[in-house]
This record gives sequence, C-alpha cells and structure tokens, in this order.
Amino acid sequence: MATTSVTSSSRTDSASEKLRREILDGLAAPGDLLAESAVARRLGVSRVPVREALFDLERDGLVEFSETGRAYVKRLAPADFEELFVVRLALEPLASRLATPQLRSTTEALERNIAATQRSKTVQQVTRLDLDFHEIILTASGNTRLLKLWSSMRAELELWLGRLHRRHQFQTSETQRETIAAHTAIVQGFRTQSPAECERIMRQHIQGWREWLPVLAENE
Amino acid sequence: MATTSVTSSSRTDSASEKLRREILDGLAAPGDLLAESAVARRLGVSRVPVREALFDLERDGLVEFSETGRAYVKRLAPADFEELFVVRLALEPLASRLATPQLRSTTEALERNIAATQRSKTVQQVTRLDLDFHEIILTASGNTRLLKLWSSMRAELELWLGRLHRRHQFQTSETQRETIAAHTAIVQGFRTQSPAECERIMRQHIQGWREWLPVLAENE
DNA sequence: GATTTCCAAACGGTATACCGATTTATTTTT
DNA sequence: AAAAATAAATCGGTATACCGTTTGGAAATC
Repeated sequence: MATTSVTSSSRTDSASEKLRREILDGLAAPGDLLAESAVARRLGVSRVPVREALFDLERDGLVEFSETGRAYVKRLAPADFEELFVVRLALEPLASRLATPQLRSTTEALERNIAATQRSKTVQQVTRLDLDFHEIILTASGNTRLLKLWSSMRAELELWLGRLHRRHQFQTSETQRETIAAHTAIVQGFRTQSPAECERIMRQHIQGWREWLPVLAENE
Repeated sequence: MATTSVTSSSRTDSASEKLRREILDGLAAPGDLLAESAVARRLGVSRVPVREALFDLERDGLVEFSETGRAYVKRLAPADFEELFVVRLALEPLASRLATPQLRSTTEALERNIAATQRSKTVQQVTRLDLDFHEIILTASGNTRLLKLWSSMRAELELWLGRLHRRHQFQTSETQRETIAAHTAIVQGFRTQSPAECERIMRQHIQGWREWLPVLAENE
C-alpha cells in the first residue's frame, strides 16, 4: 500500500524487482556473484537493464560492488544493524512528531494496516506490513526528504528481518502477536494528539529493537 | 579533503563529475534538458556512460527525471530547503554527540578546515569547505549510515548555496567571516568533550540557517 | 488569428558487439 | 606435491545500432 507496486513496463524495473525478490526471499545467498551476463540470460533480457537494476539494488543496500565492479548479494554485519537502529531512532520519532497534525486521517490507514497484519499467514507478510506501518507514519510527516531517507533503508531492513527469520525460524504467530500489540499501542498513543507523546512512544518502540542486537551478534 | 577526489578512470564517473560541476557552477540553468545524445556528443563519450551519470546525479538531487524519462537540471522549491533543514537538525546534532569520544583527533581536521577557509578567495571555496567541515563531523561519528544519509544531501545543499550566492551576490568576505566565526565556536564547544554540549551547539548552529528561509521564499 | 492535425526530428529503452581487464583452469617448473 | 607461469573463459565498460515513443513545429483547418 505504501510501496510502489505498479507493474513497471521497463525491463530495468522488472529485472530490479525480480532480483530484489530473490535476494529478500533468500534464494540468493549473501556473497553470491551476480554477473551481468548470467543474470541477463536467466531473466531473458540484455545486460543493459540488468546493469541498471544492479545499480538500483546497490542504492537500496541489497547488492554491493567489489572494487573491480562485480556485483554481489549484500553481506550483512551486525554493526550495520546497530547503525540502522541509531538512524531510525533519529528519524522516526521526529516523523511521528511532525505527523501529529495530519494524524487523524492517518490513523485509519494505520488501523487498516494492523487489521491486515492480523489476517497475515506468513512471516514475510507480517514483516512487509510492519515496514508499511512505519512508512505510513513517515509519509504522514509531510517531509518528503525524511521519507526518502527512511525509504533508502527499507529494503535493507527487510533483508535483515528476512534473514533473521529464516535463521531462527521464528513462530509466525508470535511475531504477528508482538507486532500487533506494539503497533496498537502506538496508535493508542497517537490518539492523544500530543506531539511529545507521539515522539516518545515511537522512540520507545524502536528502542525495543535493541533486544535483537545480541541475537544478531551470533550472525556469521 | 572529505570528498572523493580521485581522478576516476571510468567515463561514467568523469561524465558525472563534469556534469555535476556544470550544474553546481550554474552553467546549466534549472530546468534545462540534459538529453543523453547531446551530452554524450558534448563530452565526447557514448550515451551509456552519460545515462549512468545522469542516474548518479539524480540520486544526488542535482537532476530530476520527467515521467517520460528525460533528465533536467533540478529545479528547487523553497519547501525543499526547509525539509533539508529539518533533516539536518535530526542528523547533525546526533552525529556531533556520537563523535564526542573520537573528537580529539578530529579537532585537528576541523581546525585545518577553518584555516583553509581563511585562505579561501571565492565563495565557492568557502561553501565547499563549509560542507567539508560538517562532513568531517559526520565521519567522526563513526556511523557510516548516518554519514551516507547526510552525504546524499550534500550535493543538493551545495546547489542551494551556489544559486543563493549567485542570485544575491553575497560578499565573499562576509560569508567567509560568518562561516569562520560559527565554525570556530563549534570547535570551542567540542573542546568541552561533553556529548550534550556538542549536540546542543550543533543544533544551535544549524538553526541559524532558519534566517535564510525568508530569503529563499523569494526564489522562483 | 487561433486551434487542430500531422509529420519529421529527437529522444530514451534496449539489444548487440567489441575490447581490455580480471578471474579461473591448466600446464609447467621447482 | 607445491608454486609459479601460462592459457582459456568470463566479466565489466563502452560504443554502436535499432525501434517505438515523445516532442515541437509546420501545415491545414476553422
């Protein structure tokens, strides 16, 4: 809902989407070489759109380039997650505060998001909707730059969460329950219409992620 | 100093740098069409590197694409500057706080930057060094993500300042004096080694930019 | 004179081809 | 058997070519 889902006509975009999905779904292992020719052959397009798609994915943090220009599926280091966390803590409480005035109309979208989360069957869906929830608030802040910066981290966040779930085989129902509880509390807090309270509750929510850091330290 | 200045070997990068300079120096007017073929002919390379350079510049906020895929020199709206200001206020005081532990080694770099600013002869140099000063602090924060997000706004900030200067014909000496005074005060504040104080003084510094908002409102 | 129609030029998206550099496999040397 | 040299395959950077679409202006119409 919050993401662009128009069926793009350009081959660059469709190549980008296919590769993005393969990486997020874990079909491509971290460190795997994404050679232009091989990908092009596999996707049935020429190298040019693939090349541009790879640049797109690099911008989104799903692909990294070696010094010699080769593209690999992004490898994650726990320190990266810590950094993402620090930056979210700078952006999201601020966005919550800025969103306060326009929040009445946004609350509906947030509640629809929670309802959809309740209907979710897979961890992937829950994750997607979780990030959508936050993106709704960033959008409501009215600061397009703030939204753009946050969006530039979204794919990477999804990558982290996906790999975490696959590695630790979380119970879908538990992830679902926790997400719904946390988001419901946020919507409640937003009902106060107090900028300070909105900012505080979002800060608290994001700080909850700190619990994951020890788990992440176990990663490769 | 803080920016990459290696003479890039790839034609994409050199095309990107040439175009970047043309836009920042105001040689290309806002809204000008940057047609791939024309640019390629002018720079003596083929369309492919130009095409990729244009995507780079879009990412840096110096170029915007129309729905039909044409590239134009970025047009600025005063609201964009306000947004940049809000985001800097979220990132830079935080970076200052995070940089506190490593600050002793950084202070030297900052002082060298101020000295270079004193030696500057043109407004462009002062502007470049001004942004370098801030980038030094972002780098010292140790949070590469924070640095990356800030860097993604740098070119656009430079674009704004350049157009402002050309439009209002500021006295170089005055800009220089103000910049030096402000940065010297920041370094002084940093000497306290207090995270809270470093954060505060940077917030105050950036808020000083608010004065420009009325001026910017006169822009197209 | 203003508006619409139509056409030629220009443009962007993409496939293909070429080349030097890099990587990988093979062979030679120690 | 290990290491070094060499050969073969692969890869990325880039030029060129082709095609459908967009665009801007001329011609036609009102």
